[in-house]
Amino acid sequence: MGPMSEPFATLHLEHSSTVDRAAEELRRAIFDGELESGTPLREVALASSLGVSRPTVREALTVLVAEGLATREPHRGVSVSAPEASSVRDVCAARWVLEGAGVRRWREADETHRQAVRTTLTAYTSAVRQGGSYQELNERHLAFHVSLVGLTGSPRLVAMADEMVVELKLALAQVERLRRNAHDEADTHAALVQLLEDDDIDGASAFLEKHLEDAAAEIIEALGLS
Amino acid sequence: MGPMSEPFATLHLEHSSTVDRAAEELRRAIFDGELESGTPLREVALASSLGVSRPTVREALTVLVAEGLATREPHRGVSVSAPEASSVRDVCAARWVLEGAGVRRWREADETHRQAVRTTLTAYTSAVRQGGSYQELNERHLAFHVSLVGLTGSPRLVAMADEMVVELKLALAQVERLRRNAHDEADTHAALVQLLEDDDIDGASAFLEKHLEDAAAEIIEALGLS
DNA sequence: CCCGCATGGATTGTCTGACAATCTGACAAG
DNA sequence: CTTGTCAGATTGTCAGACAATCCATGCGGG
Repeated sequence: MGPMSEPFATLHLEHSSTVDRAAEELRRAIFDGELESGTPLREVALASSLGVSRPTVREALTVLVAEGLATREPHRGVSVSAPEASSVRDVCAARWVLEGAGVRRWREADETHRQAVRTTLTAYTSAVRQGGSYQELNERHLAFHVSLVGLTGSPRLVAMADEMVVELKLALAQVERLRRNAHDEADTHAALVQLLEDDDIDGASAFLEKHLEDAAAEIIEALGLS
Repeated sequence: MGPMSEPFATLHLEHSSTVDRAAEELRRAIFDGELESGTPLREVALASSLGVSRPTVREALTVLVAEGLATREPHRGVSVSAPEASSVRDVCAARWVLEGAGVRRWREADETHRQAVRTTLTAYTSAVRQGGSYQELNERHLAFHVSLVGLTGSPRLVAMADEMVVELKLALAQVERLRRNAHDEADTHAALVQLLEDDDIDGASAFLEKHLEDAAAEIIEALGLS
């Protein structure tokens, strides 16, 4: 196992199965708002639409269900998950735990991870300035939040943050199906990072907590849920 | 929606599909150490063993993969996941974030959740005293830790803690396949709860952090991983 | 008119059988 | 020692089928 043992370590070939592509297409359709929440995902219809067999569709659906994007009820089929007020509140509360943990570790965190936060912030702000699509803006916005979790240095926490972000994207897809504009919160986030750069961890922490609470309330209101 | 609107709220009928039962049986076999980590899970062999068809096995396997209990490599099949040192360390670090968040909220938490912590502790200690099987002891031990996350009041954080506990149970199943005795850590946990009852949140927090670090080191060493 | 019940269509859950694509391992050739 | 080739095993995907279950509609009785 010398230094030359794996000269092609960076190479990586995508092994995309039909199931993966089907699941990806469904994800896209959901996030793009083409599939309203609650829409039943009929297996035969999807099979003929996607040009694949029913077992393949079933597997793709089980993947979506595992991700929380869809819900399966026995003998009643799979349908696009419907965001509830309590879910949104809970997701934001949970995000506060994860992202707060990251923020509190700002000083101890790897420089790599701190840099990642700056990078995602830049990506977000520049996307805002260039007037990206609302999907893109959401994507970058949420990527920034996940990068905060990255400060903990724990891949699993990041994975969990990702899972929860999926639920938020689902909810946001419903919001934007109605009003097709994403919030410009670039300044807010820049302020948060500035607090971190100034080593005001508690300030940043409190700032973040308020930001997440506001976000939850806003989404719930936009969805018209109690 | 009066007070009598749902008189049978506690009733719940198991809608167990064949896939669910197959997945459950596989889970049991893994946690009981019957399936060593790395063991390939051949579809045809499982199908004939379980007395179900191959598609059913495939679906059960996709469920296990989604849970992280097994790993799928394209065209090479599914095999029982192998715990790595870095994974164990990461899981414990992530648990520290989740459980620590719960512990810090001890005062603000719902009395229900505080009570749940006491209950799971009692269940653990009494199981220890009555000399339960090592599977049962682990189960209760980990249930206690999850109940700490419950103090946050966030179902999602609890769900995530559960997911991570699954990984630990997988690792512990490997450990116990060798030495079949679970640690008696009832006293340790009782001490932790006592600190909480005494309102020494910081003490409890530090205590928990150390406990989790020790646990990680111990598991890694028991697994013989670097 | 409203309520309980049967009937039929639609959909899912599961099985059987099949075939192509791909991986593994061994063996021969350079 | 590396490369080419081949057979066997396994997975990925498909087609077709059937029973079980759910839904809605309509019918008869109170």
